[in-house]
Amino acid sequence: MFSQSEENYLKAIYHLSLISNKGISTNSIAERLETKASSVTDMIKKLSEKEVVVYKKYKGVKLTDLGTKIAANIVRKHRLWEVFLVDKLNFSWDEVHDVAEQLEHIKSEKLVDQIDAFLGFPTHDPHGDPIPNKEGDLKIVEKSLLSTLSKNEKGICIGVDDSSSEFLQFLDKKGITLGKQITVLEKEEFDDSLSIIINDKKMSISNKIANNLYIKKS
Amino acid sequence: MFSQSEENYLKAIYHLSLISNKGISTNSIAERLETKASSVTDMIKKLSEKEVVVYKKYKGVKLTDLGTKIAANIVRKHRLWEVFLVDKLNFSWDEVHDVAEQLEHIKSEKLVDQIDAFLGFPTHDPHGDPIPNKEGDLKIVEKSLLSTLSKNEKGICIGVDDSSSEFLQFLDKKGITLGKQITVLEKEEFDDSLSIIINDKKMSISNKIANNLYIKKS
DNA sequence: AAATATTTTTAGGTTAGACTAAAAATATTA
DNA sequence: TAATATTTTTAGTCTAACCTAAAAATATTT
Repeated sequence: MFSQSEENYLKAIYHLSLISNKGISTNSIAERLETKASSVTDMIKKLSEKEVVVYKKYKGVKLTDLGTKIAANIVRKHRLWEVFLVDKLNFSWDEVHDVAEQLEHIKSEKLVDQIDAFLGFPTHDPHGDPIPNKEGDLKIVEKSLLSTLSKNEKGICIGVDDSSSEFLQFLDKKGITLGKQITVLEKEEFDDSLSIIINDKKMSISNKIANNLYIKKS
Repeated sequence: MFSQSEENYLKAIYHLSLISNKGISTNSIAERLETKASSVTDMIKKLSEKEVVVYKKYKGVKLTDLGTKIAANIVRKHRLWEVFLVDKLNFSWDEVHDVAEQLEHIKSEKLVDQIDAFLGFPTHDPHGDPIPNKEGDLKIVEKSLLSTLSKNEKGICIGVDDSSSEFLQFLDKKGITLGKQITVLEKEEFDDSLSIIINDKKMSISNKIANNLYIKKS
């Protein structure tokens, strides 16, 4: 059995592994968890004892197969709870993260299975992130940052990179939600801002925004 | 903010207070929480600092108004989650306790309010226990242990004292569920067992069972 | 390659929440 | 009421999870 703290470390390493697939550095884990590198070293040793990570001093950590499965299951629970909050309890997509952060640590396999069924076996959470299945697998969808699209390319908005409530509320205000079609009209060389069409309306999008919106090209 | 551990102590004192309304003894708290009296003394001092209990050495503790409100809110959450598990997720009444024990510590007022609404503002949990309202009040229903009924008295089964899964599964097996009418046909002096009618069937009930079933006389 | 900078680990300390064993207070019984 | 029993508190440890500061390893510059 793993403590909440151990679970949070596993989850952090899991997320970092999706980007780099090299040994995950102590510092990157510390940064993600808003803690100190020395604390990370302590915890990594413990996780290594429990055989959920492989650890070589100064070389970073990798999740074992067991560790990956456990981490994916926590992510699964997090995302299922997010769907529950939005679909059943009228939460908006910018309100769910902190609560899901707590709910993901509830230990009951039956609970997860039943929530999954209750929600109709959703495949994605409210931010467009895929929900791992019981085995911990998730299907990767081809996605591109809006900022990488060229003039006249179009696609469907399928996710966000930054899921802070500030960003999500901003998107709400602009009418940008998952599933909407976006067409790039123009790219400004000067500030990398974009002119796009969404909801049949033309609007200007800063590079910062375009760098945090995932598009499925079409 | 209170830790899970602090919340568990408050809840234990709350439950014990419903029976005795005197100062709650260190030992009774220790027994309920399956911990040692010395640990209880430590925690009581901390809770006393936080002004949720009043503590006099060797004289036991009492909840303050604030403490009572906080404790009632935890009980409220516990019971709402139990209803959720049974009504929405197909848990049976003997499976809900351990999960609710975890869920009751989730911190989100919106979550509780929404669950409450989602369930249609239930007044009782699956074991017949009343759900405190947001202010922490609960309406007490006149109830009697089945063992206190006399020959020929009848009533509706409205709750259980022991909610262990063993007992609840036993009741299921016997067809005894909340809302059923029970009529006492006979009381055996010898072993205090009862002969009753439930579901139009006659059956014999040991004193141990009758001592754990609440009836609303009718 | 040597010097410097950065990252990581170690060593030692803190706090919450538990524990054991012994001392102190209270309660019970003779 | 004195003796005994029980309950409660105190004193001192332990572990998980964090911390700071310094040492050691690795990476980057010059």
